[in-house]
Amino acid sequence: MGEARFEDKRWSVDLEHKILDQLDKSSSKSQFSFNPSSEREIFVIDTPPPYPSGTWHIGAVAQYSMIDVIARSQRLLGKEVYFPWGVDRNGINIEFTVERKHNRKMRTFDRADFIDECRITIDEYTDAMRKTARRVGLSCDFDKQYLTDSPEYRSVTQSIFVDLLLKGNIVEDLRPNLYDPVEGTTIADAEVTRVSRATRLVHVEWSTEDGQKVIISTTRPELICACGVVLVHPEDDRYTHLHGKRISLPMPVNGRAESVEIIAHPSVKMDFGSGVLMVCSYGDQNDVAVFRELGLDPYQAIDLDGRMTDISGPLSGMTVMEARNEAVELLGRKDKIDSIEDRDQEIPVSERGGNPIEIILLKEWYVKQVGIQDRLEELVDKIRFVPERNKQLLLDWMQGISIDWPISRRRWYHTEIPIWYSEDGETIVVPPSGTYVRPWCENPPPGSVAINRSTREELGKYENLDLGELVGEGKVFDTWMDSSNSNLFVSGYGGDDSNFMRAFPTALRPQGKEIVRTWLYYTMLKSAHLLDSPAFQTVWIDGLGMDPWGRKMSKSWGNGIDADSVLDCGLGGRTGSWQIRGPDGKSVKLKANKIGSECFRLWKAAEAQVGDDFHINPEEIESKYFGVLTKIFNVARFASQFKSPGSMPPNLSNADMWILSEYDRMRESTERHWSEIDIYSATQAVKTFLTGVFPSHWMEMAKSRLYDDDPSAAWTLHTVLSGSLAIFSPVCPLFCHHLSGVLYGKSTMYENEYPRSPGVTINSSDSVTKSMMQFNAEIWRTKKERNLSLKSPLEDVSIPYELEDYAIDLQKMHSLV
RNA sequence: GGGUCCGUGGUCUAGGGGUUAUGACGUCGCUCUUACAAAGCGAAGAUCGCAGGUUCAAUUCCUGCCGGACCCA
Repeated sequence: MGEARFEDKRWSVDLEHKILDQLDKSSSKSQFSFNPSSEREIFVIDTPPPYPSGTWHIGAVAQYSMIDVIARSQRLLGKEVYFPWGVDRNGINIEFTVERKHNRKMRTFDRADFIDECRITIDEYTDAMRKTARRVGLSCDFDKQYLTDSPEYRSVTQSIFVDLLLKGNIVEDLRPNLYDPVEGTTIADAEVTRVSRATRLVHVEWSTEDGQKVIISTTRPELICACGVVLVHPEDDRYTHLHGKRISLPMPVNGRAESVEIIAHPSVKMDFGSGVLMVCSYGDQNDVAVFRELGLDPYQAIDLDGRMTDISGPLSGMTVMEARNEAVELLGRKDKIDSIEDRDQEIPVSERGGNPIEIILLKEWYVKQVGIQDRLEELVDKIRFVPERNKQLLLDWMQGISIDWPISRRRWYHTEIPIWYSEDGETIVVPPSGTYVRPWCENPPPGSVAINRSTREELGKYENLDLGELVGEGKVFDTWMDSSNSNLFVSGYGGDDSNFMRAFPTALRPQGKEIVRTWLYYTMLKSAHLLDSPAFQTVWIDGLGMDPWGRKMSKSWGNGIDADSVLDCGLGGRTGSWQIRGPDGKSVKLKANKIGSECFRLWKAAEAQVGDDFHINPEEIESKYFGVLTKIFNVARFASQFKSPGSMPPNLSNADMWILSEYDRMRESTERHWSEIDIYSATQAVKTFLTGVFPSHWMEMAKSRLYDDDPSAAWTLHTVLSGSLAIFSPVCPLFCHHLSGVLYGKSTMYENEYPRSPGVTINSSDSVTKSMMQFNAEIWRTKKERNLSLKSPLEDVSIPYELEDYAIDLQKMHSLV
C-alpha cells in the first residue's frame, strides 16, 4: 500500500480545463483522424453541420456532445469512425446579419461585395463555434473541417444537381410558388410557419348578370382582380339557382374578363361566411388546387416585388397591404360592403423573414418528389430508427407531400445554380463534374456540355457549338440542396469508388427532430434519386433542449441559457447564475457552483432516453451529476494507493470472483448498449456499477485484504476499475483520461478495443449480489439502531448460507465477532 | 378540426399483464468508519392523469375523456 496518487480530492472544472489545454498542446488531435482504407469496420457519422450565428444553442451543444459519445463508443468497439466537423455557412441567415450590420438591403450592394461581406462575417462565427466544440470535448476530425460554402463542397452540390438534371429528376416549370415578397425569394413548404394575426373578414356584395345580389366573404379583397371562378357547395340549397350563371367582379379590372362563372364545388365550407367562395390566383393552397383541377388560366395579380400588377386596375403598383386597404375603401365608396368583421386568422409566413407569403406564378427549378414517395417509403423501411417511434415524424411528413420541391432562390450567399442559357433560350449549358462555377459572373469552363432545355438531349461540348450570347443563371439553390448532400460528401462520394462503397449507406445520421421534414427528408430524397438506396443504416433522432419548465428557449422570451456559461461554470471559482423568465412570467434565478463539460455530458447521457424533449436546468445538472464524478474520482483515488500485481494471481478469493462476475455482466450489457447506440442504458449501467455495488459493497469488503497487500484483491480492483473507466470514457472522456492516466499511465481516450472479459466468473452472481446488499444493509441498520459506529464490533450475527463463501471478508468488513 | 407522441412519489426518471413498482434530486434522521461531509448510511414519501372495457389478474393491452408537446388543415 502506498500514498494516494491524486493531489486533488475531487474533480473540478479547473482540472478539466488544464487537461483540455494539455490535449490541445499535444499532437493528440490527429488521433481522431479518419483512415478510409482502414481494415476496421467503417463507421461514418453524418453530423449536422451547425450554422454559425454567434452563439450556439445549449440544446444543440447537448445534442452534439451525445453524437460525440456515439463516436467515442464506436471507436471503443473497434470501428474506424469518421466524425467530421462540418459547418453550414450558406443561407439567408448570414445575409440578414450583414444586412442588419450595414442597415442596407442586399440588393443595394454589388453582388460580389456582398458575398465578401458575408464570408468575412461568418468566418468569425465559425471560429467561435469551433472553440465551443472543442470545449465540450468533441472528438471530431477537425483537420478535415468542411465548409458548405467552400468550392469543394459547392462543386459536389452542383455536380449532383447536374446528374439529377440529366437523369430527369429535376424539372423546370412555371408553377405557383410560395414567395416571400419582402426578401424577394421563393420558399419551400418546409420553410413556412404559421402565425396568428388579426385580419378583417370583408363581406362584399357581388351581383350576377341578371342582377341578383350575392355576398362573398374574403380576407383578401385586393385579389378580386385575380378571381377565376366563384364556388358554392353542390349541396347548398340556398344557391342551387346560381349554378352556371356569370357574376360580375365588384372591382374594376384591367385587361381581363369582368365577370366569372359560378360553379358548384365540394371544397367550399357552407358555414363559412355566406357559403360563397371566390377563388383567386392565388390566395391560398386551396386556390392553387382548384385552378389546377378546373384547368383555369391563372392571373398574375402580384409581382416579384410584392406589388399589384396592371390587372388590378386602380390598385396597380400598390403593395399588397396598401391594396387591401384601398380595395376596402373603394368597395365602401361604391356601397358594396355588406359588413366587416374582425377575426384572428392563422396566416402562413416565411420562417426566416416572418413575412406573410404570397403564392406567385414563377418559372423555377424543382426536384421531383411526388412520384417517388412509394419507393422512398420502401427505402425508409430499410433504415433503423433510434428511437423507433420517431420514424413516424418522417412518414407523416412524407404523406403530406403534394408538390415538387422548388430549389431555386433569388438570393446571393448560396450555391449557384450551374446553368447558362443560350441566346435563343432553347439550350442550356452545364459544367463538367467536380468544378465549382458561378454563372452570374463567369463563363462556362472548358468541358461544359450543351443540353436541349426541354428534352435534356446532350448536344455536345459547348465550345463546338454556336449558342450566341450566353446568359448565366442568376438564381441560387435552397440551402437544403447543399445540406442534403452531407451524407454523400462525408462518405466520399465522387472520390475513390471502393471507399465510397464501403462507407455507404452512411452508418449514422444523428439529428434533432425539428429538422426531420427538411434535412432528413431531403437527404433521403436525394440519395433515392441518385443511387436508389437508403441514405443511412441508422437514423438517431433526439428531442429538443427546452427551458427548465419545458418551453422552447428563445432570446425574445428571456428563457435562454448560454452554452458557454454552463461549460465554464465553476472555472477559477466563478459560480454561475442565470436569470430566467419563469412559468408565471416572473423572473427566476438559478444558481450553480460547478458544472463543466464532463458533468454536462454525463447529465445529458444519463438523464433521459433519446427522442424526447429535455429540460435544461443548470441547478439540477450540478446537484444530480457532479456528485457522481466526485464519487468515481474518489474510487480512483482510493485505488491509487494499491499496486496491481500485473498478471492474474493464481488463487482469486471468492469475493473477488464475485465482483469480477458482476463487472463482467455490466461489461457485456454496456457493450450491447453501445453497439445499439443506446447511450442512456450504457451510461446507467456503468454509472450504477461504479457508484453502487463496486465501492459500497465490494471495496468495503476487500479493504482489509487490500491493506494487507493481498494480490488477489489488488488485481481485481484494478482490473475492474481500468475496464470500467474505458467503458465510461465515451461519456466523460476528459475525466476518464485523467483518472486512467494517473492510475495506469495510459489514456482511455484512444482505446479501440472493448475491454475483454476477465474470464473468471461464478454462476448466480446475481442472487449473491442481492443477498450481499441485503445482508450489508441489515448490518448497517442494526448498528444504526443500536447507535454503534460502523467499525464497532457486533456479536451474534449469523451469515446467511448463501454468503458463506464470503464469511471471512464480511466478518472483517463489519467487525463481526 | 385531423394526426403523432407523451402523462409514474414534491421534482426528474426506469420499467412493463401477476408476489411489498426502478433509480436520482430534494426532504428528514444519524455518522468525520485510514477514497469521498461538494461524502456515507438509513428513513419517510406514488391508489403509475381520469373513467370504462378485455382478463383469473392491469399501472402495463383496448376505448373514451382530460392535460401537455409537436405536426398538418
